[in-house]
Amino acid sequence: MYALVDGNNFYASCERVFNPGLQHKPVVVLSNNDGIIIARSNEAKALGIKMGTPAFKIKDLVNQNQVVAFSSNYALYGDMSQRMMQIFHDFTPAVEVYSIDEAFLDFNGFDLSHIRATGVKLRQKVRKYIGIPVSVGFAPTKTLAKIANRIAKKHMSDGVALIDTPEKIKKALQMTAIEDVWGIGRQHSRFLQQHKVKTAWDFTQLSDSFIRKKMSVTGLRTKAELLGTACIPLELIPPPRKAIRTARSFVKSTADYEFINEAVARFAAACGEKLRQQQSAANLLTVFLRTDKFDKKNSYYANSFTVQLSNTSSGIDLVKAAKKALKIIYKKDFTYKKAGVLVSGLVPEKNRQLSLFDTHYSKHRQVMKIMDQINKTNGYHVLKLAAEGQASAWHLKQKYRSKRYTTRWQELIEIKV
DNA sequence: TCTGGGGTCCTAGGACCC
DNA sequence: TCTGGGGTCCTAGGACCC
Repeated sequence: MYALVDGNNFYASCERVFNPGLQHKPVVVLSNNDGIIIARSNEAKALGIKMGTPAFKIKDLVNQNQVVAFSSNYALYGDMSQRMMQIFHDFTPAVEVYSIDEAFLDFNGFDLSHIRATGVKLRQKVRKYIGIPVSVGFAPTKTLAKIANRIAKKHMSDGVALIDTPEKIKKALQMTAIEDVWGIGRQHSRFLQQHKVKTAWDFTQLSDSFIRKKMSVTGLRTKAELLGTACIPLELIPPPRKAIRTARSFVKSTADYEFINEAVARFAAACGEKLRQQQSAANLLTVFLRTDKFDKKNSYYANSFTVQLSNTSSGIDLVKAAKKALKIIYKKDFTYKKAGVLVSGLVPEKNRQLSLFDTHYSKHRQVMKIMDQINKTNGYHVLKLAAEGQASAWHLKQKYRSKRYTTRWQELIEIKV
């Protein structure tokens, strides 16, 4: 028996924890650069505000209905997430943190006769300790737990749903639209609907060979999971990433080479930090660059270039490689809206293949270690490579960001009495 | 004026090996 | 005229997830 627990409207709920006056009011959270809607409270959903809508398109709606908008505050959401996950560990040791706002919990081997009550208790505890409302869905497979969670959110007043018999499975599948099944995205649900598959139940009635042919083994796995055969195991220890990417849109398109060069250096350095955090080294580094894809007046240009590295997590090596790659793809007749750096071909740092002529690496390693340490204890990026420039020049637009209440002493919540 | 960011897995086809 | 059989590795593209 698995449970899927997730925070309802997570980012919006995080904002409400520190701003209780926002209960029952429409709240939305915006993406980087305050571009699009990435989270909505129920009240905002009721107003018809859709996920992914550009913020400027719903300006009137926001003003008319006193919708409160926040820039995204990942420092806050990340920390709130960790606290929430800790509570989950009070209920079972087997917790897979699946995303910032949800986790799969494994209750195999538990006495299941009171499992529903456990769900209610978990929900109450998270509400009390963290302040976030969560929904809990129990079922024998992860895919069904996702469905149970959805039902809990939509139909259960206590936020908990349990699917534990073949009859309940059938009923749950019949009330779930095909496009709401975990693992079936836009393309496949459009295709399936053309074949008269409307619900998750309809999907389970298709033949294995048809599914295999049209949706490969992943589709087959989804069918088995929906019928109660667990195929997707719990991952208790997150496997190391196989690729790491840092990319940003610029607030304004620009042709300024120095500006882009510094931004790309910053992205490369950020990739290095993430690499060292998971103790990996990279063998490839890709820089990509593109103009504004929404700009119909000017011609579109997008390009990328990949540089070979030799097992490095040194920010110095990465920045050097990134600058080299940028030089190759930059064309001066365009203005650029977005750039990024991707490192791949990752290997565990301890398996690093040494090179005979490799004299600099151990020095770099020590420098990076010290940099990381200083940045950790003294605040993000007090120390950086000169190539990264003054960073502030290309800073994100974050007009409505709340304080980082839980991770900065200077930004603690203030209570006036 | 204004449109995010970061990942994974599977398959087919090409290049290569014996 | 007639041209085997079995395998691996890599990459690009498409689908999916949050």
